[in-house]
Amino acid sequence: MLDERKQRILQAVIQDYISSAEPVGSRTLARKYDLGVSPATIRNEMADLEMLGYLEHIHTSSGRVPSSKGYRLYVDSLLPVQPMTDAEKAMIDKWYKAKVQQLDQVFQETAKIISKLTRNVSLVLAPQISKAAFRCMQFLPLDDHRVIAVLMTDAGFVENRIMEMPAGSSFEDFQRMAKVINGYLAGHTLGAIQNGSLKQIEAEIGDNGLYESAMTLIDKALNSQRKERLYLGGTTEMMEQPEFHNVDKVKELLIMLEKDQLMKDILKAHLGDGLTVTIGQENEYSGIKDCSIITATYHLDGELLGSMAVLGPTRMEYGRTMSLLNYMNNNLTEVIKRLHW
Amino acid sequence: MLDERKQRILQAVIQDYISSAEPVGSRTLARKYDLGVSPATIRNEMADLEMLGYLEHIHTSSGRVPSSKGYRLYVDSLLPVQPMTDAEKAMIDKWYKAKVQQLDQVFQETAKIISKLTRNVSLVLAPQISKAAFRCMQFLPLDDHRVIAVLMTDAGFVENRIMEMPAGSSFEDFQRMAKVINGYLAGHTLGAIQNGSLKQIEAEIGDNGLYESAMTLIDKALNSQRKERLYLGGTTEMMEQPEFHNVDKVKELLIMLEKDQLMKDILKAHLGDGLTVTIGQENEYSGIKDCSIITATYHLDGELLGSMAVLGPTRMEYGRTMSLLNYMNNNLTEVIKRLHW
DNA sequence: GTTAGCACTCACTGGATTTGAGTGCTAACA
DNA sequence: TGTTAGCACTCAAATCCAGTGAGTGCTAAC
Repeated sequence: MLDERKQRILQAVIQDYISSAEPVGSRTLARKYDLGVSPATIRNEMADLEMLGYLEHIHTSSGRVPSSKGYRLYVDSLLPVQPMTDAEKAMIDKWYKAKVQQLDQVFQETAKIISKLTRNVSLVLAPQISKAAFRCMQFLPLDDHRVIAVLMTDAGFVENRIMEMPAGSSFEDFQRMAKVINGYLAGHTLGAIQNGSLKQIEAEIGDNGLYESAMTLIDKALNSQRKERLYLGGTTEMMEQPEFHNVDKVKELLIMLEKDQLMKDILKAHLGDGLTVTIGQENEYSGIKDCSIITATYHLDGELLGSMAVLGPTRMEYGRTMSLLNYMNNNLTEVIKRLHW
Repeated sequence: MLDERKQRILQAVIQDYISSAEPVGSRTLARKYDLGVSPATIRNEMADLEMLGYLEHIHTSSGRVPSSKGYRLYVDSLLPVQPMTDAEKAMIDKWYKAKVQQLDQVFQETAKIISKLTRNVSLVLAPQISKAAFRCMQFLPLDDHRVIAVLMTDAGFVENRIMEMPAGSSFEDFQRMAKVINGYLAGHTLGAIQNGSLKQIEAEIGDNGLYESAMTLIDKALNSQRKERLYLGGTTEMMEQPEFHNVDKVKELLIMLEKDQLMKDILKAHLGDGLTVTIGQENEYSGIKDCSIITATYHLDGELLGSMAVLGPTRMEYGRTMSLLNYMNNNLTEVIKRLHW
């Protein structure tokens, strides 16, 4: 374990680097922080910290920069608390009130707020609907050969889909089928539906091509329902970070962010773990070995809902960002409740 | 009017600049293009072209660059035809077949194809639904105090919206109302609905708070339907252009592209004009005074549908891009027909 | 009217030099 | 024994200084 003084020096180095983005040297440190020792001593300590792997040297001379390991220690035990200011909280509140009327706006605006306050990329993974309960399904006639299937959940999600009518079937067949399906499935979670009770429906509907195509449809609908949606924010804000002052890097990152499934996987990797921080080389994906990701999972009535994250350079304001995500977490739950319960 | 030789020289300058992105001088021109005169003569001609405002000089010495006026003349009368290759056409066809199943995917994928082939930003403005015909509207019960309204058009669009039931009303009231509404409105365009026949419905429904809230709903639904959607592509591709090799410029443009309404206005400015080209300073918006925009309007059965555009540096392959937009235009109509008629 | 020739401009390149922030090491000090 | 002052050293970045080359404009000859 590092002694008191080394910890304070490491902390100072990291804080200075986070705010200045410049490698930090012993003299600056002695001048700006009240460490009570001379630059020479700080130099010795920094040399030790480098030996131990907490700091790095780009080249001899010219200051030190924290390593992933350094940031890790900082985040785990040296992090000063940086609660949100009342002004920030008020601003967030106002934002939600002004911009959010419908459920899907909550997530988009949450992403925007986060990126606005952190000047980094933000990601919000919207609920996996499969946990919500099925309310009912209805069919509506569209024309001679097509119907519209409408699926509802008690969380207030509604999804529709156009469906071809199999030859020889009539709209009445669909209505009959809706009754059967609703009878069996109402109130069940989509997850449960996928796994059981379909057999019984098959038995009851029996005959013709109707069952086949209805099941294909439900299957498709459930699968599309179950896919979480990812909302993205801050792609322009991130360009203010000196780390992204070159176009190739920006391009690389934007291409990665466009890969919806990849980003979802990254977020889902930490689902349910509360507030997690993944620093630099700890990241699995090679494109972001010099970035950090902070994720937070949000819940509702004890039910897992989704997660949000901030992605930025390792030189990130961890304390502030973590407080923010924490606050947004609780806030999001509130806002959703206000909208739909 | 410019004489033959001046035209050929201007054409050569522009073509060379478009492919090299470097200011072009008389010697290079004489070497690369078969103009039949010496560099000195070309120099004299270029000096004339500069006097006339077709070329520009960054500073004495170091070649010339086309001005907006130069590009304008080029586009209007010097443009060599550059038809699409069969390989490109095949690629587009394959792409659509592989990626497009539902209507909204058409527009997104169209934008992607365009930006992939031009390495520039592409915009696709999706249909204004108000031109489509209303098919029917249905209500479905959600819970004690809410219903779901589902609105269908014959173009295959379905939209739904959750609606609070006014106190004292029952679901049967809604069903009755649906009958009335469908009776009056089926087959009419949304535009027509907005303007007429609402009075009659009011008269027929008469009483309680139901009419008020139903109309608010329809109004809202129609308005949300009538908003065109804008699909964007190529934000990463554009970064390959040397003009966007600095982050501040990229940021500025991305911020502009995020302003949905602004971009729609830009596209709508040329709606119905066929293929239009707006070059550099001809642009109204200050952020893109060094960009050009090519727009194309697509139709269906003589009915105006929407438009698409390419936004890139003034140094853009006008000929190729115009052929592409033209082709995509026809193609889009085909693909939509295949999907929904 | 066209072209060769020439002086001139100016961005860009690459080597040399200076500057400054930083280090490591050593010796002196408390 | 831990701390500090001092000093030599390093290295990136800035500055300077030709030299180069692509380009121009002008003039005189063809």
